Amino acid sequence: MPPPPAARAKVLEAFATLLVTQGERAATLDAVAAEAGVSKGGLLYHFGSKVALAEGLMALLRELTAADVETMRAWPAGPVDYFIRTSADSDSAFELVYVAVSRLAQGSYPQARGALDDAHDAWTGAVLEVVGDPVVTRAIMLIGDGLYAQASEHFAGGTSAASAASPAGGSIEDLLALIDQMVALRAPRG
Amino acid sequence: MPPPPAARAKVLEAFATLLVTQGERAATLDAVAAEAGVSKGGLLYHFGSKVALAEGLMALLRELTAADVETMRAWPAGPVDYFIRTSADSDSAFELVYVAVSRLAQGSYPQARGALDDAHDAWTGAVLEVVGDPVVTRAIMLIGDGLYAQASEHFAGGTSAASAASPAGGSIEDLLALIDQMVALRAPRG
DNA sequence: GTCTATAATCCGATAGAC
DNA sequence: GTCTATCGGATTATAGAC
Repeated sequence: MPPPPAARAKVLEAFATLLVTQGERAATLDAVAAEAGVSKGGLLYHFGSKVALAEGLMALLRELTAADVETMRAWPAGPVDYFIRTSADSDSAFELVYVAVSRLAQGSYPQARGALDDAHDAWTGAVLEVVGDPVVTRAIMLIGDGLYAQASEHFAGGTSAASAASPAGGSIEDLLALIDQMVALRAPRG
Repeated sequence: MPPPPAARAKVLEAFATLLVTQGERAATLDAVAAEAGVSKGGLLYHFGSKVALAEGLMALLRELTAADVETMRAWPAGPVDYFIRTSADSDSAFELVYVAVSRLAQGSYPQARGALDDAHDAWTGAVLEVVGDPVVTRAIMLIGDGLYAQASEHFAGGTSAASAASPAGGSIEDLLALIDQMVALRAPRG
């Protein structure tokens, strides 16, 4: 296939950025066009309607998820290490798109839930394979979800004033060490 | 003080309901008035502007938080049990308002973040007191945040089709048992 | 206190020039 | 492919009757 026009990608990134930093309400076609550096007419050439724009972002998430799950399964330190680290990382393109689509799901695009659930199920499967215990797996997934929620909050607000590191103490390394202990607790022959 | 007009409370509840089930975009003054069973003019008598309406909801969260933290500290089975159970419960009035304000924070009302952080800090303090270890405390808070995120998803969508219980297995009781083990791990003299 | 207009602005989408 | 101009409908807010 021919190289997709760069404008399309720029528009999707602008849409995701606005959704995450300023919310659904602020992500208007005018604002997205301005953020992407094109006119509203130019935007509407690539995405014929706002619904099409939202669907384009969901499709992008599905693409990125496939790549993310591959990386997760091949990660040297294991899928749990990968999942927890990336959940806490608010700088990656994947995180931006994932949180943006979750904003769509909270709003007027219930179909977005499907793309999010598929990603979540794939992660859960990979974690369950190495952890064994389903309750420990659920705890790990919930911790990751919590980190995602925190990361998305720090995204928002625009000023990104590095808000107070973590209310209760501990680095990501500390958290990973605790999770290792938790895993050992339920799967003693690890 | 004289009993506050019932209409005020109905309007705030309608606003919170729409924010949580349909998102920021759908929570227009028209829609809120219809949901509350009043006219737009009637709504604007109690809350002179949309910003005032949002501030009213934040103030309500602060009131409810104070009561919630008291209940949490007096909870027979302890603050951790209370926090995890209520995080998973999507039926309480408090949960509705908490999630609604988090939608405001993600949108055009960064001040909402303050009310949310205050609630979170109060919970964290109560958990840290009984758990001792800051890393375990953080893990517990993150699990609760994850449960909140899940509960808020089930709120949305309108149809509330009871979506698949939990991808990775385990009831709330299982989760609480695991957390107890985790606490014992780091505070052997508990 | 609550309502019915109505004004002013904003948003999504179309038409058509270049 | 990208732009400007513009229409119709939605959204916030005001004015004033009851």
